[in-house]
Amino acid sequence: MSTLSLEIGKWVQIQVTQKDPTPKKRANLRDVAKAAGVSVATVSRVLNEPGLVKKDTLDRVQKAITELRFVPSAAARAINSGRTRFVGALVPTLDNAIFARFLAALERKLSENDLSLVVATTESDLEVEAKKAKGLVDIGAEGLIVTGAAHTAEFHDLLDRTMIPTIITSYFDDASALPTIGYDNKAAAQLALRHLIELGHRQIAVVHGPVHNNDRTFARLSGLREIDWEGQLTTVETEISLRGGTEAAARILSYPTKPDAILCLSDVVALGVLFGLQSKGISVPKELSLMGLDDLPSSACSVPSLTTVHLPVSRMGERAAVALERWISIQEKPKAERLEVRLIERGSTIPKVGHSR
Amino acid sequence: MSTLSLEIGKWVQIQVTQKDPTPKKRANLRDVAKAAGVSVATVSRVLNEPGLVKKDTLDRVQKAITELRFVPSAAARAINSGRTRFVGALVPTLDNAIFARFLAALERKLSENDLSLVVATTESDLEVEAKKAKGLVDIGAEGLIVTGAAHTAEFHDLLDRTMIPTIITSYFDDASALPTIGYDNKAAAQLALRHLIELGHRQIAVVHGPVHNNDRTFARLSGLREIDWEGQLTTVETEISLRGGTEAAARILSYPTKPDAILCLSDVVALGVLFGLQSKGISVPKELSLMGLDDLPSSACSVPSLTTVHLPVSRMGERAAVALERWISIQEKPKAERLEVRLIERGSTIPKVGHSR
DNA sequence: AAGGTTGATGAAACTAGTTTCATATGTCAA
DNA sequence: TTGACATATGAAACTAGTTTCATCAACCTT
Repeated sequence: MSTLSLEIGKWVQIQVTQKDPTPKKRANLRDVAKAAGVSVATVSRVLNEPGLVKKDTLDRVQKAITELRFVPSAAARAINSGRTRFVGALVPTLDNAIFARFLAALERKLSENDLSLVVATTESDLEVEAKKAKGLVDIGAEGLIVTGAAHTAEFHDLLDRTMIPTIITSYFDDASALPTIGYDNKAAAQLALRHLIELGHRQIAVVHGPVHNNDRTFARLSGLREIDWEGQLTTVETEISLRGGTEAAARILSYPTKPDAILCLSDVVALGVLFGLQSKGISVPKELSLMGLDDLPSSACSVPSLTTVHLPVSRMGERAAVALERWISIQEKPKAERLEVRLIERGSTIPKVGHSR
Repeated sequence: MSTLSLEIGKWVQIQVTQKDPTPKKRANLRDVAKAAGVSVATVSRVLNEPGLVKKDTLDRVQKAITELRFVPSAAARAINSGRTRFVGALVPTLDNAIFARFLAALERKLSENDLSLVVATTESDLEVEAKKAKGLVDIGAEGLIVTGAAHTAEFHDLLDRTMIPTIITSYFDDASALPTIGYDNKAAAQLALRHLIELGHRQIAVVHGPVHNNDRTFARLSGLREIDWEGQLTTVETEISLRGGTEAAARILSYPTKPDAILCLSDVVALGVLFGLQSKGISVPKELSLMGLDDLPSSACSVPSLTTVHLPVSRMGERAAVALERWISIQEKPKAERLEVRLIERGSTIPKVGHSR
């Protein structure tokens, strides 16, 4: 107890000593120049090209910098260079690991190029997206990364006016005016469905997230509808989350006939469905096959492990970072990039009983 | 195919027409003033206090703004106001949902206060953290949010020099010089262990992430060691990920005697352990009890659902956002905030056979 | 010793805004 | 009709850096 009061006492003291020197405002270049007895140009050189400054002068200036606790103003730098060294990314949510993984890769690669990442979440609301995009531009973002191709008119207007380099991700489209770096959502969904069809499944329930304003989900669903086969699809819309998945599972189990297989258009939902089925005592894949689409790390670990379609989101993050960096620094507008998706066969899908593959 | 070429043709055309107007550089205040036949001061007023400008002049200036596609420079604004309107957050990783959730809440709340969030990941490396913190200051962050209380000397030196408002999260400590907003890691771990002890478990394996440079893990572990009881703890260090959990499970099962319970110091790891046990045919909680610590959304959905200690990371994000905003805007240095943790009893823990609670 | 080159430095212009202060109208009351 | 006040606007100073151009000294060459 005595130690505790001592600690608190110490802390208060720190508070006080910190308050004392605070009033004198931050030193600027002129202050340093004056203190060192040189011109502002020389201080600027010390900061940017120390090689041009005589050793003696350099020392004097650096001493002044240290003493005055000088920290150059980012804004003043930016006003001259026209560079703020950060870009913005707009993603629907951070709660889905797929976006978190994408952002992790994006940030890592941007950071290699000395760019920082401002993250903004849109909650899949295009109005919010437009507002936040405006905010990012207002604070000086040099480029934008957005999710999907559908955006509001104000958003496009903003890009038009500012000509800010902007890359669309999670979506591939050759013909888009804005460069896209992503995968073919339609093909990814078809790859998944074809796998289930090949295994002999004919009654397939498709669990997907909200279609409203979500071009990725829409593309995936329309991909499924385009496939010509002798089976039947039932679609179930739910929230993209584990809970959404367990709810969808419950709904599917309430149908008069149990499907042969369930195809979830995201892995989180598939995991949720798996849990939902397990809690009702339904065995996957014995009683029905289950597939996801995303390929999260958890999908490889679940029991059974989840068959899915791998979306290369980490690579997408890296490619987007590189492309945006080049666009910003050397005005090279990127070409659209299609990243290949691939089927990952794991334990949650097996041939339908009686079906020889 | 003909449609495709048409589309490509169209895209090329867009490219060309975009290149044409590009050369003329971005218009600035002076350009707008000249075009509207007013002074720069008037244009500035139109931007910031339109009420002071005569309707007629206002219209003329706004027309010029539109025609010249004028977008004010964020840097020039910042140089005058001294405000960049963004803060930086340093987290170990985005790959663990616990940080993603924290950041999501943080971003949401900051955004309500017109602050943007720059995210930087440190990979739990304090050197990287210091370097990225420097980067955040360099680009003009007005405040910082960091994870944990352990940092390098350079990091502290940076804070000292710049006096940048900085809040420590995921960690509570009254006596820290920097304000902390977080939970008591020691108490959280103890809460978990006491629950297992109460259920009668006496051989407990503790699975935790790397201790090196991680004060949260360290605090949790030392909390466990401080408890005086008549049982035995075995600790297993692993990577904080699902895979890390499955590996730890395998390791634990290779021991000569199976523990009564496994306590994982993060939920991701607990989920991994659960999968690892399931794949070896071990039934949780029948054969052994399993506990996590974090409380992720997935923990409520797994089968069995995971008993855990809830860490209020979303609230932590909100509180940190509010506190940092106040510190920045009205120089009110926040007080340390302890957020309560609580035990969430779910399906993965049951009393040891023969133990009456 | 004169001329050329290099190195180190400073004055001033420049980036793109905001803000202060002064001035020119216009309105109203005395 | 004149002074008082409000409104609208502009000139210039100001924010905090970078950059250009000029200057001067020192060294090297012939």
